[in-house]
Amino acid sequence: MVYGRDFYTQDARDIARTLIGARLVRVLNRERLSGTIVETEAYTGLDDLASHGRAGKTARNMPMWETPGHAYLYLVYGMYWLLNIACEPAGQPAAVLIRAIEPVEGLATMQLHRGARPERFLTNGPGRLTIALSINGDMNRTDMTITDGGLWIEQAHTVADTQIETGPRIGLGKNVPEPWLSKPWRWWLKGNPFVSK
DNA sequence: ACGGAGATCTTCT
DNA sequence: GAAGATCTCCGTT
Repeated sequence: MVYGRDFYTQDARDIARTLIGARLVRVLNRERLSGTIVETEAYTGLDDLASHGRAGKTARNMPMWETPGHAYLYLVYGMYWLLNIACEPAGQPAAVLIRAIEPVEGLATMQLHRGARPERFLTNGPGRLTIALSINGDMNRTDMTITDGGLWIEQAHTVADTQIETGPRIGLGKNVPEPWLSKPWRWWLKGNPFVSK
């Protein structure tokens, strides 16, 4: 089942939790490239100082404000595209960042995109998985509630709370005073080797 | 195993 | 003009 509009209209933190164990699917040249989502991060509203949405509407963050369920692709350090999905009702700048997946389908193609690397290093980070799945700025605003855009998330299997760990966000710090620093913003599958460091 | 620096360029101040 | 939701490579331990 492809996750639809109602799912993405929920709170970003609930979605980040639920997406652990779900299947991210990318169709490229009629081939399915997919993986189990093993790490996510939530970015909420105007009060979230670490979120791009904090500064109000800008040309870049516009997808965060629009209809939930659309992809928000963002370039970091001039080199890496990060995949987010807009969440919560339209008008609120929220999103969930997909930080890592465990490859399931299309391993050989992912290896081509990432170079000859051990499987373990193909998709274990937000900038790496987009390279492996050939996702970039061209896919910004793709509607992920339908399959036409070649990018969506499928319900796979339910993961129990006991298998999930949470923690603070990664790669951020100085913009984030308490209590944001200590709240859980990141979810990952306990013990999974593809979780980023 | 760990740490530091460079890559590379868009965005917002 | 500086920083950034990252990754890789090269150095030293």
